Amino acid sequence: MASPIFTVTTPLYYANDLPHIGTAYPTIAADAIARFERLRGKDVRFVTGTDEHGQKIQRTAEERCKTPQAHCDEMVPHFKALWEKLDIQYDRFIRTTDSNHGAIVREFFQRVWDRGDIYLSQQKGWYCVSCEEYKDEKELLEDHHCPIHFNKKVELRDEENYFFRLSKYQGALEDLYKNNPEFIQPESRRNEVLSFVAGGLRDFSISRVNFDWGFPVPNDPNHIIYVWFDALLGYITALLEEGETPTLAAAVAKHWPAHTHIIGKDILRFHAIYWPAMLMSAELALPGRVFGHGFLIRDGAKMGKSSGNAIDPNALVDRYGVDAFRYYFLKEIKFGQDGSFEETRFVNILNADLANDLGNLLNRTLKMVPKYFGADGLKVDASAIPMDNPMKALGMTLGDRVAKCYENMAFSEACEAILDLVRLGNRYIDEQAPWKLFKQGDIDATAEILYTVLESVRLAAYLLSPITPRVSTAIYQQLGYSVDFNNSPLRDISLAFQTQAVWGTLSSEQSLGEAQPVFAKFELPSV
RNA sequence: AGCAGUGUAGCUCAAUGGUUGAGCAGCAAGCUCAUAACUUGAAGGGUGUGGGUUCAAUUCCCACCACUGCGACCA
Repeated sequence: MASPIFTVTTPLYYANDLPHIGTAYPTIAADAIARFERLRGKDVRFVTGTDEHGQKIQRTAEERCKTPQAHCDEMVPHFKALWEKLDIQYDRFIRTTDSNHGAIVREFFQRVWDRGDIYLSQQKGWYCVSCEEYKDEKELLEDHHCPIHFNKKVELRDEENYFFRLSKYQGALEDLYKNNPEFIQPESRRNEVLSFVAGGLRDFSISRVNFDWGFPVPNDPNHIIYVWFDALLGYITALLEEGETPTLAAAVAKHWPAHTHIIGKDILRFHAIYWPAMLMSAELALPGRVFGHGFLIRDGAKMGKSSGNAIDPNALVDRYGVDAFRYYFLKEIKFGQDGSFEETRFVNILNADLANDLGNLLNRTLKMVPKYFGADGLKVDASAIPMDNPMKALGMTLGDRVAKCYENMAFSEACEAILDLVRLGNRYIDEQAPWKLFKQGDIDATAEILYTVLESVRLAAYLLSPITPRVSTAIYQQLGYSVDFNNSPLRDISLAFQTQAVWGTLSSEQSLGEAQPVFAKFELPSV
């Protein structure tokens, strides 16, 4: 029987520049949800990649005295290297310059054309090449500088463009939003789109002239297809199998529509308005939801090159490790809201949650086992532990609750729910004081307490594994498993959610490993 | 034009028409199985400002201020 499909995408990052923390953030979120759905046995396509066309890239390449293709070829390895460094397990890396993408774009364009949704008209206005968008004059800064790229001047354009009849889909889009309230998330983003659409949609231009880095419009090669029109289709091209003839029918046959598009709030309009309208025009299925995440803020400003306050993700990972990086951004920032990075906070949170609470709970408990029970290990029947055991009671419902959190992209709440169990573990072990019971000769009670805590740590590690695969692996290995959350076959039955997300799975038959700290504490940064 | 959101403990956030809660940080005590860890306790907030409704508002209403987002002013 075929597994249910789950397709999730990150934005296709613009290959104008090197990847940075703002590209890493949605990518780890996508990776976490992809890993989670794989654990549940879904047939996952996790799509990421690069958007490589457009005048901006052409100019950047010219400045660097390179061809656009050579420029992009240089950028792409940096993305792939960062993803590898961050343990990102993507299934597809689409480049919009991939050889099969052109065929998909042309076929799509033709379909929309045949639908009568494309026409030629005049476009006049101020164009920001960095945004690849027309701007209204009054939103510009002094001397015609773009408000977003304040070091760049906009350019006056007066040219023929092909237009897409977006206005025709106003009603259909409004129905879409009304009938699928979850289509745009979070709620605040949805409201923005609703009010924007309510203001009336205008057709938008989908071609440009006077440069050539992109796909020519079929039958009018003086025009280049607008970079956004091209890039969005990358989500579909990405689903083609290796060597498969590039047709829309083939691409969407199995893994389309995407369940979730993860995007930055800055590209919401393209994904929540233009994209579904384009798909409607081409009579293709619509994605399930568009989730707009927030920006990372530092010192009150959006992190970015232009503000000079960006954090280099490579340096952060080198210093603190992958899991710390992933955990901080997914746990400390509610997905969908803006979030800040402060190194002191980063260190405090990681030390408190992963080293002190989780890691130390495993360590303190596991060390008692050989000390009290020697090589025999614990002989405990989990099902015999009473339901009113507080850890068991909480653990029994945790898997389902955490699953809901992941489904809702509520990574922070997922972590909190898991930590509740961990914190209860520390309280429980203090209250029960197995070290005293052992000295009093109450061996059975001691074993039961230790098992209860170890099993809870296992469950926590399992549920955390989409976020902290390395720490979870270390915990599992100390508990006697041979799994590696980074290398297991994607649907290794031994890791299946149905068994592993349930409290009481740890077998007393398996021999436990030696206790070693699974997460070393960090030093606070010197001020 | 405007529309929307936010404003609660040092920090990040939660909650409710009726003595504000959590995590982190800081303070004190306890414990010893543990990664100087954990547990407990105290401390810390008249919930942006000013009005109003109500027996009672942080929670509802109005105005204002600050910040954020979307949008408009332009052509």
